[in-house]
Order: sequence, then C-alpha cells, then structure tokens
Amino acid sequence: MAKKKSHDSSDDGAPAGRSVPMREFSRSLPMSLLRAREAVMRQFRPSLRQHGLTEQQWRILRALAAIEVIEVTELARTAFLLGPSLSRILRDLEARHLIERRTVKTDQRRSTVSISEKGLKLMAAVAPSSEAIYADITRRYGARKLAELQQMLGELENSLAGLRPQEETDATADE
Amino acid sequence: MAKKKSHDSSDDGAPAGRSVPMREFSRSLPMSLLRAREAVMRQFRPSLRQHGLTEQQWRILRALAAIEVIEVTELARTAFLLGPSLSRILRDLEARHLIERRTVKTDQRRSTVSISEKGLKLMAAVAPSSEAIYADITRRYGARKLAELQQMLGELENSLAGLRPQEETDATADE
DNA sequence: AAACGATACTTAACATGTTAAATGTATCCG
DNA sequence: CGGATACATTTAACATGTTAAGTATCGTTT
Repeated sequence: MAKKKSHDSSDDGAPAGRSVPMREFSRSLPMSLLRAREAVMRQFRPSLRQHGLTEQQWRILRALAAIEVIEVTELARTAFLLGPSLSRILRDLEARHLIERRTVKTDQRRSTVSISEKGLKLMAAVAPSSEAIYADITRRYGARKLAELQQMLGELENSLAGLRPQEETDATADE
Repeated sequence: MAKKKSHDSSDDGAPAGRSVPMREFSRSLPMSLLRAREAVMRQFRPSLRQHGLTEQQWRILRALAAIEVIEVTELARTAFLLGPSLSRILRDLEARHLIERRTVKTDQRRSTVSISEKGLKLMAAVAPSSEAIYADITRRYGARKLAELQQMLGELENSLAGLRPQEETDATADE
C-alpha cells in the first residue's frame, strides 16, 4: 500500500551517500536521549569512580537508602535494572559489605536487601559531591527548564507505556 | 494511585528509610533520561533483532548509509560510540559483509568504512518497520511536542558541553 | 501428597560500555 | 637520521545490558 517515494524530497537533510529513505540519524529521538544522558552522566562518573562505585551500584545504594528493606524484584523496578544485572551487582555489593541480604522466612524464594552501616557511610561520603554536581547542572540549564524537561520525559514514557513493542506478524493480540 | 506520605519536611519525598540527604532518586535527571530512552528503544529492539541487528549495529549502518565513506574516528563520533565498541562491531559487520573497509593510502594508521550492497539491502529491509515505529511514537506523543523535547535535549547537551567532568582536587583548570 | 504450573531469583552466553594499555604509523625536532 | 611524541586503532579487562535457561520454592489441583 501507498508507496510514497517522494524522490528528491522535502525535508531529508541527508547528504548524498547511498540513499535509503530515512530520517537523518543524528536527529532521531533515541540519539537525542542518548547524547543528553551521556552528557549528564559524564559529570558524575569520575566522582563515583573515585569511591569505587559504578553508576548502577550507586543507583542501588540510593534506592536502598530511601527505605528500610526491599525485595529484590521490587528493587529491580526501583533502580530500573534487569534481574541479571541486579543479581550480579548485589553479589558484589554484599561481598563488599555495603548491603545486607536475608531470605524471607515465609517464602524461601524471595530475599530482602537493605543498606549496611558501611554502605551508609559510603553514601554520606559521595552524596555531597554528587549533589554539588547536580546543583551545577541545574544552575546551568535552569531549574524551571529542568523541571519542564523531566515533565516531558515522563509524558513520553507514559505515551509509550501501553504500547507493546513491535513484533512482526504476531497475532497474539490478546493476552 | 500512590499514597503520598507528605512527611513534613521541605520537598524531599523520601519515605523514612535511613536518611542520607539526597534528592529522591526516581526524580533524578539521569533516571528520567534513562527511562525515557528505554521506553523508546523497547519499541525498536524486537524489529531490529528479527533482522539480526543490535541497536548499535543499526546506528552504524544508518550513519554509513548517509555518506560515501568515512574514517573510523569520525564514524565513532557520528554514531556516538566509543572506540573499543566500534572496533568490535566493525569487525563483526565486516565479517558479515555488511560493510567494506580499506586503509587510507596516505596514512596507514587510518582506515575508511563504507556500507556494502548487502548492507544497503538489509537497511532497505529494516527501514520501513523502523520508520513506521517512529511515526507511531511521533503520533502518540505529538510531533510538535517531540520537536520541542529534542530541542530541549540539545540545549541540555550544550549547557554541559564545556563543563569538564568533575575530578577530585584537580588543579589543571587552564589550558 | 504427587504432579503441574507459576514465581523469584540466578546462571549462562553474547554484545556493548568504560577505562587503560598495547600496536603500529606518522610527525616533529634536534 | 634518530629518538621522542603524538595519533589512529585495537586489545584487554571488567561491569552492565539483553535474552534465554536453569534452579529452587510455592500454590494449586486432583
């Protein structure tokens, strides 16, 4: 249906090359998001690294610091990590005694995680510089604008929420 | 609906837990960007996967399709990939005959890359569904809003552009 | 209670992200 | 010319992303 090949077309800014009809790549939404995030994270990584933490490990500690205990599955959702990643990281953090873990008595499959004293101390050591960096970003970009951006990002997330990832000729439309 | 426990503090929504003074984590900019990007990429991945491509491999093909030839370093910048990642992926794409590679005669260190006929055919096979997904996202979120979002993301990138990542007590502030 | 299916992780396997080090070339400079 | 430097790319090593399997436990059904 409707093969609209608007040949030498209107808004494509693609510079010659072999032509495959497509948006110009650097303007794609995924790239914009990736570049923006990278620009932000670049600010934080060195500071975290000095404390021996990766971005994801820091996410977990932050998530844990906000609550008493949490189950692994719930933590995965909170820290926005996939199960396998979380599993590996928890193993590591536990070995470093930054977190504590215990199986739920009423259900041996589940286990809860909480931050340890040592973990709290580490957080206390990292938080100041981390907050300072965040404050700096906010100042540069503008607090109001930042809030607006986050609002729009949330809305983007919501508009794609229900949408099932595109399979091919998949006919299982009802669950 | 979430039960808002309006503690009594200032603006911190942190629910009890061990207290380390810090923004609530789910509202941080990096998380917002990560979640938004993931929501978007989740739409594309299955389609790419069906064609045996990862997100990054697709980025490279797209970048290559827009130009005749390009040097590796320049490609890394365009596709927003680090050298080591690019190196591995190019090795793979070359083995699959999706790209072609040749060393620059005037400088044996450099090499140029270009997409092959086979690569172009693959792109032609993937592009339609990819564009359809993008169109769907645009429709759901709103074209104007999407443009605005990308504008704001670009500005965020720019406001952090000059800013050097935070080192510790690093005194090399000049040059 | 034994069988079956669902759940909560964990492992495995492969691809990429991230930093540091290695390799091979090119360039500069005495 | 020869040695020090800089540069382009690759390799190495470790951490995470992503999907598929595996393991243990729980619930339910018969």
